[in-house]
Amino acid sequence: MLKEKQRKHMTETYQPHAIEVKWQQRWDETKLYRAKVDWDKPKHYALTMLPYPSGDLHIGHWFAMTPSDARARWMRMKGYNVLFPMGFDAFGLPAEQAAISRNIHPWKWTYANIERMREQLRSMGAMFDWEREAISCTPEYYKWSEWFFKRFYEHGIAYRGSALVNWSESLQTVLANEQVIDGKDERTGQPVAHKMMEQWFFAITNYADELLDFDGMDWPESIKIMQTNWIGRSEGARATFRTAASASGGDATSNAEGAPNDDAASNAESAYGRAGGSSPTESSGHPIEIYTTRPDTLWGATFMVLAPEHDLVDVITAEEQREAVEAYVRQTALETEIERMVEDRERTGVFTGAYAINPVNDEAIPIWIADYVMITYGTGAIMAVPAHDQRDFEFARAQALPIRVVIQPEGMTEPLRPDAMSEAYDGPGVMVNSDAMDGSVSTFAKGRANPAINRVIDWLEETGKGEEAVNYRLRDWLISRQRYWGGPIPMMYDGDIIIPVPDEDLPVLLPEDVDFMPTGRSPLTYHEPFFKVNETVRRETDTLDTFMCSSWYQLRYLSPDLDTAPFDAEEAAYWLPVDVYTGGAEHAVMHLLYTRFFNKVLRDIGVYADAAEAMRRHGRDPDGAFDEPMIVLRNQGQVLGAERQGDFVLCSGRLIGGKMLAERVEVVDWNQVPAGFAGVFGEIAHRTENVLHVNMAGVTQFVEVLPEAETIISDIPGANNVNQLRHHLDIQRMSKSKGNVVNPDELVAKYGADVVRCYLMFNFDWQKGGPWNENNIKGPQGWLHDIWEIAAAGAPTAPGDAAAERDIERKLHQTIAVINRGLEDFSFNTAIAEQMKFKNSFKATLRDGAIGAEMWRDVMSQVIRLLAPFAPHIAEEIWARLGWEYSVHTQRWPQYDADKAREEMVDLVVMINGKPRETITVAVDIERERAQEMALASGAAQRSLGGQAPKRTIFIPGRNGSDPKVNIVV
RNA sequence: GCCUCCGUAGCUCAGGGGUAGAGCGCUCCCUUGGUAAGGGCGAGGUCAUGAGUUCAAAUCUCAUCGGAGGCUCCA
Repeated sequence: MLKEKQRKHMTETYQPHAIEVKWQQRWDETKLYRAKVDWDKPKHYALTMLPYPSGDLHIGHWFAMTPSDARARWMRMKGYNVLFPMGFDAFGLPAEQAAISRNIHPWKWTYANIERMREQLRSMGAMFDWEREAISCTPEYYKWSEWFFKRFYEHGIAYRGSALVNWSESLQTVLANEQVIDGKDERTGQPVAHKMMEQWFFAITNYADELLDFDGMDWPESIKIMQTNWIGRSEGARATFRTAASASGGDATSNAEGAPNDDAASNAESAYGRAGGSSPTESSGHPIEIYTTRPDTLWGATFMVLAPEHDLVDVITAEEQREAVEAYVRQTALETEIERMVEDRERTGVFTGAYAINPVNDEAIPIWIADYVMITYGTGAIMAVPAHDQRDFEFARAQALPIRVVIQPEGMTEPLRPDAMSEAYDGPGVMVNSDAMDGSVSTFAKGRANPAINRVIDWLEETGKGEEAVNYRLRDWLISRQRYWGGPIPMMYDGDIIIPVPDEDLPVLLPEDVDFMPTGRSPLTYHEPFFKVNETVRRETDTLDTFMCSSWYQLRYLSPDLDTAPFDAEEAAYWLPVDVYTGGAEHAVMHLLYTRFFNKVLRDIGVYADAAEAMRRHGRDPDGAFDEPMIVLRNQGQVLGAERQGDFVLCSGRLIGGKMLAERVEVVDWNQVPAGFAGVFGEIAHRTENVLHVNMAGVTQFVEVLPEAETIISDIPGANNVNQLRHHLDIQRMSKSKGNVVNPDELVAKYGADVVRCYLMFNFDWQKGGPWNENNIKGPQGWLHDIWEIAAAGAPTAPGDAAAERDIERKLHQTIAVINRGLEDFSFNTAIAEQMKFKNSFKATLRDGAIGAEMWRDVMSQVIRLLAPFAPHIAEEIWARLGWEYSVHTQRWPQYDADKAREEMVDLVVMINGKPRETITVAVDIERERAQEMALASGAAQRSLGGQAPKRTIFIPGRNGSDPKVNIVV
């Protein structure tokens, strides 16, 4: 009976599906992955970006999550108490679009998707603790998003303000700057327009400086650089120009036509004359503040430019210029961001008829408006220094405005002449034409580090003409959206008065009984029971940007069911901060910047106070623990679609005007072209409907397949048609429209989850990604198969060979070292490759009959534990079959032993003039004298020396695995 | 235009001053009682190009070429 069973066990092949489902259930039942606070154990919070419930799990989710899971499992086996939660970022536009186009309520659509994706996520065999699941669209969750909003409002972080915002016509909502890429909406790729609107903002700019500090954060350099660039800190000065009393007043040159075009005079004492001692009175001049990073060029300002949207445009424009100015303003308003950003476009602008007094030299200069000055950056007004700024230079040339050199280039003996310049000079030099500042040395350095800038800033401050200033490219985070499917903003209005919804009334619930009409407006705006609080009070109908929900989800996982606070302080004290965060780099300046900001606000408004107190009670120092939400960040790359060869076709028909009208198309092998074939043949490079673009020896031939044509594809049985012809597909992103998506469910059905996991980890550099190639799945499949076979064969009965066993032990420990390093560095591919290598050695040694039973069991016990994080199901199954205690996933990770990994004998390499010539087997710890002696005595050395003494002998001791060498220079 | 990363076998990738590596693929052979398979042998690389440093460069430096990503009237 027992014998029978034993035999069955021996011959059973690896059948992934049965064991995977079995163990997933067992893990659930035994709550194997439940993570609980345990102050006696070190904690590890591993977090992977939560998915949007779009309907189906994509292979990209597997690629992002399963390696993260392997690493979390490894940490757990190393003795950490690991939290690895999962949830859904469930508010957002696709649900609302589905509601409109398919008449299904967003709740239903979203929940159905979540149900489905939970099952798919389960099939990964990941160690998610599902009891900690958080879903951002539930009232239990968004109650706290609203609560945070109120706290932000109370602390002046959330405010309602009027600003030029990004309006997406296609989405019918405003968007944050971070969600606009190249002037287009990040989601749909549709152009975005600028609109002046009153909206809710978060004052992320208050934190600009702190967000630039990445101290103590182990984040990819590229992300830190992207965030730094996005914040865009620059140093310089602010100065206030005042409008001249009138264009004709003072000594200013009167020129109603616009600006003078006397280029030759531009380097003269003054282009327009000076206002002289009679500077404009306070009442006569409107202050126009400018920001510049080059205060050392203030004396070179020959005109000013305001953004067309600037408040003062209307005020200062002279009557005779009003028509032209207004026309220009209107035209600019119609332009989208994209049109305005096109490079090399003509520099357009209009003179306002007004002049401004340059505070440094009291000179009157004309004020223009032009679209190259952005209202959203700096003060929306610039002093134009055409000699030293390329944009101003181009504008000056286009509008025939004067140019004055105020930095004499370094190393140039002759004075730089404006009329000889073909571009602005922005290099180092000496200040000239700048009154008392002449002679100051300007370098490439920015801010105060530049001596000239430093001196000018001091002077500006002493004379009260300006001051040192720091400017940021970062704008405040626009948080309101004119959409339905988002968290309600807990605010009400009584006329102009803003009334926060009382805490006890939170959450403001999203009404369900709304009509989804394709009007582009949020259903909330015509849902009276929602927005009408009473006769005078109206509720806010805008909703929260979904990025707000995902800015704090790592906190909700701590206690997803808690209804008295956003998170439990005891849990937070133990688990926070997130130790390792993984996800896509596409969130560099969106989610990853927002969540850092959000966390800092929470810290500053005291949301972490209780958690800090709990930390102290447990003897952990809370200092700095809440400065950053995620300590280590790693981004996975992207799995791309596979390259595909197009079908090779023989087409016959008649040629008309360089195009073939084909009556017959046959798919063949490239080498099966009949001799003397007269038609078109080659690979299908592209196909649109029934027109084939055939690559015939490098030349594209067009073939129109006639409706009645015969199509023969021998691989596809039955009658074929033109739609079955496959065209060439380059490596590119996976997308439904390209038909190159890979469905993980199908892969799991075909190979099993463990094989898919291992394939994803093995075949790509995780942080880089790459093209899909299902052929390569055979590698990991064969590996797991072999492990299974080795286990199924059972322990050998013959006694082992001591030397061979020692060799295997050494290799095993060398392997452990590589796996540890691979997991530590997110180099999952190397960790698996090393295990494959070890398996090969072990298998070969087993075949030689050199492994004894005891050794076999010892090696297997370690091999299976090493395998467990990568292929959790098969590891669990083999572990159980070998009779060991449940579960392999709670076992201790094999301990690396450097002594066991050490080689005893190594090859001493004898090199002659740097070229290896011979090897001698020696002890690892061979000393210099002995090694050199042996090398000089070697045949190779004797031959090349020919009795002469060597010029030089260099000994290189072997270290970490490399062989010792002796280089003999002859 | 600027910034970051990267060019190693047919493919996907390790390595990294000291003998050029892995998996897949490929050739040939064996097995056909693990069979939508197994085993064995093997071929295949000027480490993108050029210069420099060194006893020694795939590795370090510089330049060039090529690729990927990001930023871009940022005053």
